[in-house]
Amino acid sequence: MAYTAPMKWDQLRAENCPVARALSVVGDRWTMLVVRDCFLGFRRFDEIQARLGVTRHVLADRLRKLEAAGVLRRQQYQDRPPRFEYHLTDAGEALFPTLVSLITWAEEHAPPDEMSEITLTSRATGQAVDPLLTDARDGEVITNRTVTVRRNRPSALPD
Amino acid sequence: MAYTAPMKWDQLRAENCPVARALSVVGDRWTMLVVRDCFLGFRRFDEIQARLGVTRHVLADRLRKLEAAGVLRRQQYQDRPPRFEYHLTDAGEALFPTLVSLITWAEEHAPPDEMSEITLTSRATGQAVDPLLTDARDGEVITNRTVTVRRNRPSALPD
DNA sequence: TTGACAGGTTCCAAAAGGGAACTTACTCAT
DNA sequence: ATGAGTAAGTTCCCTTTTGGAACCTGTCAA
Repeated sequence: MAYTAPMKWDQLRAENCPVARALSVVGDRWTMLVVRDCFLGFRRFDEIQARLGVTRHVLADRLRKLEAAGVLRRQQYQDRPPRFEYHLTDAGEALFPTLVSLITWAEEHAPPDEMSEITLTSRATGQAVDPLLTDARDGEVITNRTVTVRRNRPSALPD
Repeated sequence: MAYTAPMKWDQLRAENCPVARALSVVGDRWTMLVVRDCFLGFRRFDEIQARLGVTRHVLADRLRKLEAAGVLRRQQYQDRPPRFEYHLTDAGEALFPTLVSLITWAEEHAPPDEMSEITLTSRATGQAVDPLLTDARDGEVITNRTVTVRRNRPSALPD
């Protein structure tokens, strides 16, 4: 057969598709929730574990992987015994738009029973913000109507 | 103990946090890749299965869940034998900014070995677009420097 | 009647995840 | 000095999910 080799999950990172590469880092069940907590200012193991309800084993694994991916930085805050906090790196902070997109989508299309737990607020004005994805060059709104996702190299598969 | 009950993954949807609710739908290993393929115009079971390399069993499960979540619509394109295509609903198309955010992040922070497989192109101008998250009200750029993620109701946990 | 196509389902083995207890290395109150 | 508390993991065992491959069903074309 002529199609590209099937992707194994742990090989996604080597893929050419940027979506696959991003998901190889943050596409896991718990990972974006860990990142969310870091943006909220929770940085310690026990704190995050208690908030998420994830098992300690899995959390330790996810924190290791996020550190290896350059999203989190492990920072010692105490010497004896050595204790660590997890801080977002620049790459981690760059995930903010992704988090905002998820929040925006959920508020619109996966509504909660009660009031949301999180609000996005402008630091400058104190007002709630209304996130919109635009083209930096001309300010045009980006939707799947205005922008095409184009494959650079056509797949060997039939369309 | 005073902290909120641990989240079980299949109960995330009932959570107040919009991030958790969004991830209960698209936070799975394969789900956003299925959505990506739908944006790329791949709509059929075998086609998506061959492209992703996911097992048929898991793909059938994910398509069912995406349909149940209102992200995809199952559309019959042939009577005998009955055959179906999966189309994005409005809620599914609303995931476009999330997909774009993931692409943008990966291009910057999880670079590929070779050229990316996907490019975002303006339908109007044919040029590549440069996605930027802004506030619809005043056009200000949204980053974690300009916007705060604020918990509406403080957690019972210590800060 | 044999093969191809399309969209699944079924089966088994392997991997990942959940739950709880245990470990290590301190500090502080009794 | 003894015991409880804190913080960050690790270890163990059992259940759930996933991967891989084969099988099933309905139809058409050779």
